[in-house]
Amino acid sequence: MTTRWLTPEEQRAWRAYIAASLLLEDAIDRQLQQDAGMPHLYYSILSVLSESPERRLRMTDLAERLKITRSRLTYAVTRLEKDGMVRREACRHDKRGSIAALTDDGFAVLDRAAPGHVETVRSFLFDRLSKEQVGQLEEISTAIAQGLQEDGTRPASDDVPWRRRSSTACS
Amino acid sequence: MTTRWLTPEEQRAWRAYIAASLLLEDAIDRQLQQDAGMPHLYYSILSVLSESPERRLRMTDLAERLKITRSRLTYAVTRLEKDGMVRREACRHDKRGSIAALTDDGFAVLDRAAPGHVETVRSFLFDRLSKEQVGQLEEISTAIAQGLQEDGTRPASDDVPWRRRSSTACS
DNA sequence: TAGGTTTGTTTCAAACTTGAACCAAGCCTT
DNA sequence: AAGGCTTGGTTCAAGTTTGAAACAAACCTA
Repeated sequence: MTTRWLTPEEQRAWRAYIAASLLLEDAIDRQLQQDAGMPHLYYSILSVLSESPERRLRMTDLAERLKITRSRLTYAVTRLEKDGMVRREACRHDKRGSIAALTDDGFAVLDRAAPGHVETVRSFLFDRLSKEQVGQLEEISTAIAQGLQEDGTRPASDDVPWRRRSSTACS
Repeated sequence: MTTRWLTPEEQRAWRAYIAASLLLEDAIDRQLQQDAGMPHLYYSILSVLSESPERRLRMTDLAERLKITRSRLTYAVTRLEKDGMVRREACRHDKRGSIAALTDDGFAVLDRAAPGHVETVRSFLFDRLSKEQVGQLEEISTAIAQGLQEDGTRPASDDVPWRRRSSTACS
């Protein structure tokens, strides 16, 4: 079967997307490294934990939410634990399980860093987009993410499904 | 000044975007690692070189095109050179300069890998989007990238204009 | 209920990235 | 034409990511 090459429009979109995502992640990483001493992913871990029931989550659930591998998460949490932002706890119901819990220190750091982070996201992303574009971005992103999660996904965990709670920090 | 927190719409868009970009880069990296033995960035280096005059480009120009640091590029090119995909050449006009040139082997690898790569991009991205959405994605991405490049607040420095003069691949 | 499979997590080595420090060559200015 | 700044590129150490392998606990199923 012959390759369906990208059309010029697709090629432009693809290149623009690659450039934008690289630059944006870079800018955000730099800002957070500067102001919170950690890269974006690590901040996101704190953020997700802060919004979870009792500010704690099982490793697998956390990895699933963040769309990263368990291995990567293990490394990150180990660092965050060393820094006192997170504490590991045993899981009563399942002795294999490990739970990551946000410490008060971790929460404080998150709290302090959140405004700067939001400001960065805003100034580099949302300030550049119209209201319609924000909607479009969500739809596009959702479509892509959905497609990518359809088949190879990990088994769904039994407890703690998606639950929204109010919080100041965005991941 | 009080923080301008993200609206619910913005928060949804931001989270969807983060998830999508992580998953997409991941999928593409995995496919290319599998089929071409290199991550996406490395493939992109070959790709950019292949489209450049005489299939060669100065390191700085290459880094600029790819939106990555010189340091990162140096490492990548060193690996690619070790693998015989790229050759470093001296620059006549500027003895500081170093030129990365795509080898025939490198071109061959690119050629073999391209169809699979395009198919992956297509199936995970463009097959999920309408024609309008492709256009929207380009506009959104361009807006973001532009903002990030024009903004002087980025590379650790003070005065260097982000836009660099490009030197034609000399020689 | 023993044995095999699956699931949750960590470990390990190799690969990659980061940012600052460095070096050499070009570009002033005087 | 010397001193001093800037630019192009690499190097180095520390940090991060990857993927496969290792482990242990839970879950079958005969």
